This record gives sequence, structure tokens and C-alpha cells, in this order.
Amino acid sequence: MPRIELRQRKSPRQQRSADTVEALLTAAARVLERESLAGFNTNRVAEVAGVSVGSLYQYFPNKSALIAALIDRQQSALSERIEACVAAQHGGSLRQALQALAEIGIEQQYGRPLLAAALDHEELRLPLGARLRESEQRIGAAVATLLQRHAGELATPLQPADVHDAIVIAKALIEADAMAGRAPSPDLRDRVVRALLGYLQARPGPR
Amino acid sequence: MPRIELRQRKSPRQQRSADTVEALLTAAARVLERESLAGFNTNRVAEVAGVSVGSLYQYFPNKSALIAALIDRQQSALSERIEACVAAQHGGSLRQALQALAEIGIEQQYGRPLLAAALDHEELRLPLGARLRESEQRIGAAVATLLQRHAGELATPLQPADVHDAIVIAKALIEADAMAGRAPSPDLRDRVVRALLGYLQARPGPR
DNA sequence: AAATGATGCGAGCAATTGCTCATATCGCAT
DNA sequence: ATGCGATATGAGCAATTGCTCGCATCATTT
Repeated sequence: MPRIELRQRKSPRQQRSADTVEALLTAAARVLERESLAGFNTNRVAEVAGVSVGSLYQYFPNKSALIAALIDRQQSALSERIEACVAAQHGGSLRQALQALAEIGIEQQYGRPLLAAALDHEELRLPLGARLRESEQRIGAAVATLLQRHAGELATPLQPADVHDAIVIAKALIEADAMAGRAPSPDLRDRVVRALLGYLQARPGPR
Repeated sequence: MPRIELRQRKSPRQQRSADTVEALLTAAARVLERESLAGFNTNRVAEVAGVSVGSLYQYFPNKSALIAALIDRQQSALSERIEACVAAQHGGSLRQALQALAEIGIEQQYGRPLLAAALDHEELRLPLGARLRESEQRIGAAVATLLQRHAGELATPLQPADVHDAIVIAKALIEADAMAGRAPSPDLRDRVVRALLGYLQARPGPR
């Protein structure tokens, strides 16, 4: 069992070592993608990276930290894209905004489907660093401002859980689609938008 | 890496061995629940079951088969409950029917939250037996008949993907809630129903 | 060019894990 | 009682894996 220390062991100070770290992360992604978590071990990652295990442990204190770094990377990229998208979308309907967000999510997932899926699972197990929690929060905040902006199109005032639920729904639909096929279903984006709009515009039922 | 043979190795013929198998499955569930997949190994399961590893391998050809058996158990239970629920619900609105289904899903997930989550993840990795595929199909079929029954309340004729999407959405909301807390949020059921009704009754958008 | 620290190496240790097999015990039929 | 198949046992093998450590090499500063 790995320790629970996830921060990087040291920061690269020369170009050479920055390359090593980069090679390690790339290799880690590839290994995770090809062999799933079962075949993911540090020796193999180092081998694929064309680097020795010793070097790996110079920058990552343990195996979990490597995975955490990957998750962080992926999640940061996503949150940046989402924030940019929300900032860019000013005019336009809620539906259009959600379409744009759905497309980002789909791209992100289909870029490296197995990697994304594997990371999703690890995410739940790892004692995530503040960095990652921050990314998640930023995504939530971006979506929240977007929804607030279209408050008039919602059935009810925005509830705290709504944002979270919307993200969960979109993620699940996209992930399920990604597990099923090599390429996104042509109607995936519209199904996601339909689910989101349906949820957000549905009048909460009686009782 | 384990083999890919998942069927039981032999069927118990005496009461004694039936007890052993039962103890093994119970122990497997407990271990998976407490220590997650990382700490899940056959030696440990046998120890917790109060049985020797040898006995374990008399009934399960490998570790994966043990997990597959657990998944099968859980999934069969779920499909039976859902089928019964659909059969029982004859009068009543779509909303009421979905409420009942949501409650079943929530109970199932919260009965053994970590187990259910762990199994969900394994499910994707294992070459599932026909038995499990069958359970999934039966759940889909039951939900489909339920939706057909209320076709009048749907926005559009039932699409093939609708059933699948609805299941994915419900599962994701419930699972996310279960990961967050010890007990279900009081409004979880209603949020699930809202999402499902919203999705099913939303008029697909323009473009 | 010498000194110093950063970086890289990889054999191999210690621990874990999936699984086997030789042996022992049990339960049922005769 | 006796025999035989069903069942249980657990020491331990072979393989894997996370990780360390002593040493080599490189880059930078002086």
C-alpha cells in the first residue's frame, strides 16, 4: 500500500529533468490507457518512459502521486476550457451555452477515453490534493455563473445541488457513451443537452 | 494477471461446501467494502471467511471469478426487484412509477455503498459472463415496458437510447450522492425523479 | 579545470499476491 | 466397518511490485 503523500518530491530545475518528468507523465498516461489500472506499475511506467525507476521516484514520492499528477493535469485542462467557454459565451440562449459545454466535455472524454475513465475511478479513492479540489470547485463555479446568467430560463431559482447534479448527469452520459464505442454517438451532445435542460427546467413535482 | 475464466469451478454438492461458498462470498463483500479493491486479495478473503485459500480456489477459478460472482449476485437482486416493481405498478402516473424505481435504486446503493461503487468499477473491466449481461438486459427491458406503458406522458415516442440514458442518469445521481455521505440526502429521490422526468418529457431542441 | 550539486541509473530487497499441491478429514453409500 | 468421492487445509512457489541506495554522469558555477 502506498503512502498518502501526493505532492511532488522536487521540482525540476534544469531542462533535462523537466523532460524526464514530462516523459514520465506521458508514459503514465499511455500505460494507464493501454493496460488499465491492473497493469499500471512504476517499473512499467519508467520503462515506457525510457527512464529508470530511480528517476521516477526522484520526482514522485509514490505511485499514487503519479496518478494524482495525471488527474490534476486532466482536471486543470478541463476547468480552464470550461472557464474560457463560460467567459466567451455572453449573448445566446441557455441551450446554446449548454451545447458548447457538452462539446467540451465530449472532446475531453473522447480524447483519451480509457485514461479518462481510469482516472475517474482513481479520483474517488485518492486523498485528493487541494489543487484538485480547487479545479472541481472552479468548474462548479463557472457552471454556476453560467446558470445564474440564464436564471430566467430556469424553472425555479437555482438550488445549490443543481449545479452539482447537472455536472454529474453530463459526466455520466458522456462516460457511458465513451465506454460503449470508439467514437461519440452523433446525437450524444443533444442527448446531454436534453437531459440538462430537462433537469433544470423541470418543475419539481408535487409531494 | 488472472485468467479470463469466470464460471464457477464446481458446484457444491453437500451442505458443508455450500456454507463455504456462502462464507467466501460474504467475506469477499466485506473485504471489498472495507479495503476497496487495493486490499482485495484472495488470501485475505479466505482468512476473513475463516476458510483456507485452497477451498476458495476449489470453487472459484481465480480472483476475477470471485468478483464476478459478487457482481452477479448484486445485479440479479436488483433486476429482480425492478421487475417486481414494474409488474406491481399498474395504475398510477409515470412520476409515481419512477419514484418507486428510484427508491429501489437508492436502497440498493446505500445498502452497501462502497461495495456497490467498487463493483460498478470492476464491472467495466471484466469480461462479463452472459449471466450478467442478461441481468442488465432484464433491467433495461423492465424499464422499457414501464415507459411504454406511459408513452402518452412522454414528449416523443420512446427512442432506443432513452431507456439506457435514463438508467445511466439515475445511477449516476445515486452513486454520486452515496459517495458524498453516509445516508442518502433527503431530497435525493426527488432529484432523481426530476432528472428522469425532465429528460423523458423534454422536447428535443431545435437544430 | 575543479568543485559542487543536480540528475540519472538499475540491481535488487522486502513485501505482497495469485495460485498449486500433497495431505488430511469428512460424509455418505454399501 | 469400510471404501471412496467430496471437501478442507495451509505451507510455500513463482511471479510481481513498490521502492531504496550506492554510484555514475551531466550541468553550472567558480
